[in-house]
Amino acid sequence: MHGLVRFLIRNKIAILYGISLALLLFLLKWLELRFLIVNHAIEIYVGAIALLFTGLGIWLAQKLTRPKVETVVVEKAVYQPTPPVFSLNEEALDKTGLSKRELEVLQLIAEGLSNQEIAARLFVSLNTVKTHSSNVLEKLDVKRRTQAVEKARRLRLIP
Amino acid sequence: MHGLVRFLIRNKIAILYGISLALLLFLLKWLELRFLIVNHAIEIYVGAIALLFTGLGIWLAQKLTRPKVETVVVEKAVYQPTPPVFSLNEEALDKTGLSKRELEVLQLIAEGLSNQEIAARLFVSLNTVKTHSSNVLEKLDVKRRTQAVEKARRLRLIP
DNA sequence: GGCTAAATCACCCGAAAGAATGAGCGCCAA
DNA sequence: TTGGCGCTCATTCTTTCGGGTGATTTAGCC
Repeated sequence: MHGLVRFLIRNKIAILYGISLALLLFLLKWLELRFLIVNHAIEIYVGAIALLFTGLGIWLAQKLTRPKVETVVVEKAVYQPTPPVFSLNEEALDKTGLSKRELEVLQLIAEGLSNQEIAARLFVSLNTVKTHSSNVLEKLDVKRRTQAVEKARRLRLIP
Repeated sequence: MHGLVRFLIRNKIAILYGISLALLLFLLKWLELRFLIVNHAIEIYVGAIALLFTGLGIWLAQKLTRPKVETVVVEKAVYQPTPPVFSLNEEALDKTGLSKRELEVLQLIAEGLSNQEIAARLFVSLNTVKTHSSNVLEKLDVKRRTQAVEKARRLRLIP
């Protein structure tokens, strides 16, 4: 793909915002000519713009910022036959050649998350998760994620 | 403490914002009279206001959004000095209402088999397996087979 | 005999997963 | 500084899953 197109895609939110802003300014200018600017109505005009763009800013912030997360830990007793002292099998991990990120994805897969959910959790795109999960499947030499989980558990790569 | 004071404290951010906005508007009005509004400069003026209040909105959003409370259920192992061999949790099995066949399918799912492979293994049609697996997902109250496996393991329905 | 639950199978449709390929970017060691 | 590796993202296409609905058969039970 050409650099320009990629650039456009990468910055689509910013570009859309810019376009929206331009359109809004145009609209406001037009409205000003038609209705608003009767004598001494500029305060209303400015106030409206202020409110509008404050809202826009809030929306923008919502879109662009990562969600603040405050974790509340609730302990829940669950009875389990074996004390789950999990120790990662480094040897097996080496043998598979899984990278850190791939192991991370594998763990989330084992928790039953969908690719989409994993993407959200790791703040990456769905495509990236799919690439990682594909690599995991290949490196574990399996065909499905459920198999990957089963095998990883046997190899003690995950609890 | 008096109601009014409490109200003021509760809403201090909103009030501060209101005051700031009023001050800014006043300032802008004053600037307008002094410098900015020479002929045809209103576009610049409006643009500046737009940018300013967009920033203000972003800042406001940062301040006002309450962090998403994410409840993390930490499962504290209540240890049970029973053998490491698997014993099916009949009680949990009853509670889920899984039939014998459904449990069978669940076990094969946990082994990482596809529906097609399960069908071959059980000598039934693919559609039948899909029905069973659908029932399993519903009865375990999950959305994906990986989740079903994870939950079933926790409930000790499968090894 | 009628009722019920389980098991079987079918068809449709949308969502998710996976395979294959290409590519840009940052880092690090040779 | 170059080459490899890890991470990221995209596009296209195929397969698999999963939801919804309905139908038939069988076995057990009152």
